[in-house]
Amino acid sequence: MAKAKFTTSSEAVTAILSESIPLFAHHGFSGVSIRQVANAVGISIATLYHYFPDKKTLYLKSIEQSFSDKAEALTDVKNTPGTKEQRLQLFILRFTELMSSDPNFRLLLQRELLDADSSRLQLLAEQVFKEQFQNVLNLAKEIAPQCDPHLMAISIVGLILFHLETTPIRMYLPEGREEHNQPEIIAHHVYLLLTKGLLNNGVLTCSD
Amino acid sequence: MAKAKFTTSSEAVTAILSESIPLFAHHGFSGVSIRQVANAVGISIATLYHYFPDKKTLYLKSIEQSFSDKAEALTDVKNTPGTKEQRLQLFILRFTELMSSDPNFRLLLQRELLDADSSRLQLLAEQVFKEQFQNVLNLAKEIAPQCDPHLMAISIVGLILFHLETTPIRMYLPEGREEHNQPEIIAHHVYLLLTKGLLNNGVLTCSD
DNA sequence: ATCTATAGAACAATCGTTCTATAGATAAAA
DNA sequence: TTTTATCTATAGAACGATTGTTCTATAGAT
Repeated sequence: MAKAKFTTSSEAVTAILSESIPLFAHHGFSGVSIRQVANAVGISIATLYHYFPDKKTLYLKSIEQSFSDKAEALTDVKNTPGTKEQRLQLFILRFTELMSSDPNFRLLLQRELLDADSSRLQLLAEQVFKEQFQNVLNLAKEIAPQCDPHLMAISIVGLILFHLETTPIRMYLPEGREEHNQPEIIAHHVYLLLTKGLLNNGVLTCSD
Repeated sequence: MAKAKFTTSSEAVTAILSESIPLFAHHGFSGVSIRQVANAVGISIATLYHYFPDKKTLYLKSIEQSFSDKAEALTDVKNTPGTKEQRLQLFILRFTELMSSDPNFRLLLQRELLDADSSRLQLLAEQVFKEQFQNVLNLAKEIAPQCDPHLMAISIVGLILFHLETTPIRMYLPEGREEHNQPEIIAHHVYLLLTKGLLNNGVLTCSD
């Protein structure tokens, strides 16, 4: 082959996806051109088209790749021994760290929530998020059986995600401090808020 | 003038913005072309350029227009008589209804959080959100003085926004129901969660 | 007569995509 | 083993369409 850049075909695919994922995450589907991706990888447009039939497929494969294996870090939480409070705390910490450690994943997820049509949302929900959401649902049922589990699960996940989503604007908002972006601090805050709420009459404090 | 479409110059600007706002909200900056906007308004590209110097300005003016006057619906909350719990409840309800009633505003806001560079985020924070965020901050300080007010304010806002953000995918997730999208139900859930938390030992219920 | 508001046409640049060619690896045939 | 044919991976060039933008012209108001 002509100046073989990669030793394997799948190696080429991996190299392309590792460049396309951050590009799509930061600029969105229509904000990234095929040429940008090809340039980032260091290959020609034609070579890129040799591995992916079109831009839409490249985007979908990027999402697929970025979303894969994200569940593993969370599945063992439900089998961890301890009280339900401890398991909630562990889940919150794991989820916060997971989302903090892979910004591209979170960005792509939130872009999909904005851009995807209902058929793709259905696909994402049923084939990507279903199992993990069920775990959060079970946790919510166990911890707050008197509440609507679906609303509760969304709240738990949303609390964490919004803190990460607002990270770049936080320092410009009143009383925003650098430490507010640390995963451990966010997780701790979310855990206390969820378990004790706002109005605890001064008996319990959020600085426990 | 040639077949004068609008009686006033500002009327033309208003007509253009009323088409560009939903387009940018749904497809983002790079997902919308000048021609799309012009077609939607029913004018030529040249006419559009007569009122806006370039695409970026049109986008920024769209955001400006969509974000203006959003504060009004919330400012009176802090002057409303009643307990702090009542004021929190009122704020949550007002904010949820505000965000539900104007989907374009919420979509543009969340796109800005994803796309804007730090200088524009600073501008948004200091010139658009500062005052309202301060109100939430004061509410948080009053209700939960032992907590970090900034983290608390972000949590309050984030809880509401994430419920709205996930509306389109909700019905595809386990136990998702249509009623979960009603502003009143979301607001009620958020209020109970914030005030009482998850672990209330069965004494308090989320179905109060 | 000047100015404002409009549109049509065209600009260069970039878009996603395809075509053609070739260097080198692999397999088949001699 | 050598030769020949086929296949894979690559790139350059070009395609028509669309992009943001500008130029030129003109109808009507001031």
